[in-house]
Amino acid sequence: MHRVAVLGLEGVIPFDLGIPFQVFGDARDADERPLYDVSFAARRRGLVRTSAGFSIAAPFGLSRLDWAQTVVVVGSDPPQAGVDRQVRAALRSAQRRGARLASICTGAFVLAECGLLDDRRATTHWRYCDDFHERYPQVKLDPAVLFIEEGELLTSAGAAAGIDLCLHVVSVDYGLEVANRVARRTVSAPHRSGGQAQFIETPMPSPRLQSLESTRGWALEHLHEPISLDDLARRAAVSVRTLVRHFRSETGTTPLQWLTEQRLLLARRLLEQTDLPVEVVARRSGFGSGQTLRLRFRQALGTTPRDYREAFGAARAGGTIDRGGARCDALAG
DNA sequence: AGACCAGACCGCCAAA
DNA sequence: ACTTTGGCGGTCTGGT
Repeated sequence: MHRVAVLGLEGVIPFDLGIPFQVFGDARDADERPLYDVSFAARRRGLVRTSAGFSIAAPFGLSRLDWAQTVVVVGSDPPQAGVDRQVRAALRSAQRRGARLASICTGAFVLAECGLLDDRRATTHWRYCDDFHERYPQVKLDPAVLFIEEGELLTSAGAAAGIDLCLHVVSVDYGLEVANRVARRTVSAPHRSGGQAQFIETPMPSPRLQSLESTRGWALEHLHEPISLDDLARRAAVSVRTLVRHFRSETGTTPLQWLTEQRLLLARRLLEQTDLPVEVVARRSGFGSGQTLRLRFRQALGTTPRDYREAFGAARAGGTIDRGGARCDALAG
């Protein structure tokens, strides 16, 4: 089992605190055996006051961090700007021995305070981005994304973006299939693309702003063929300029970036669930060649398609499982 | 690894 | 007056 310590300091946000327990706790293998051992650690064992006013009993103190392979620092409200020596030492030593460090919401303040984010890309809740940047100008803050993975350091935006981060971690550790099962159990989106910009600008997207939804749906059905901006614009019956503009306001990203993301998800699914050669997987998921797929794979997941399949592909007795028409919505289940 | 080229992206502006 | 659209062109990016 992968060992996870969840660190919650003074004023911890209960919503955020629950996320890693819910997501990692729900991750099971095919035989329903839990895949993560998750612990709540605080500055010291005992009661921690939450941002909601009530207190929660932490069964562990900072020493629990030594035990963990992954440490998730949960946000506090207001953010924990000052971090005492022990917390700093515990996090630094976790990093030194190669543990994975992640933050949810304003947990990034704690990591930044320890100097762990210097010269790295990171994100935090959009409401605190100005404050964060002022305090930690040496951190390359990106306010526009749901989460960022920089090697063994991951940071996520506010609250629910923590779910995206944790699901991503599960998918890296145990494959998409497992992550999707968790998403289904927790009834959350298996993979939300686009940044937090979409929530900043339109907290509840008006129906009108969903106008490209069917166009995206069409694209998901045709990932295996080349899709140009012209194609999408024609589909949406607008100019390319307007398409790009709307696309950004709805998803927080550009059409090509979004397509690449979706194609990678499809490729991962094909690698996990079929025996198709990598070259064929590349074509089926709309990458022009195996080389392109390999490049994207390395950029996004830091591994190769072959190794990915090795790690997560089910060895199936019946031979190739080929569902033919590549449909990305199958990712949801 | 690097070069090349088509296509993607986006600021700007005028028109609707 | 204000919002939305679409075209132009310069720069950037991704795929080969």
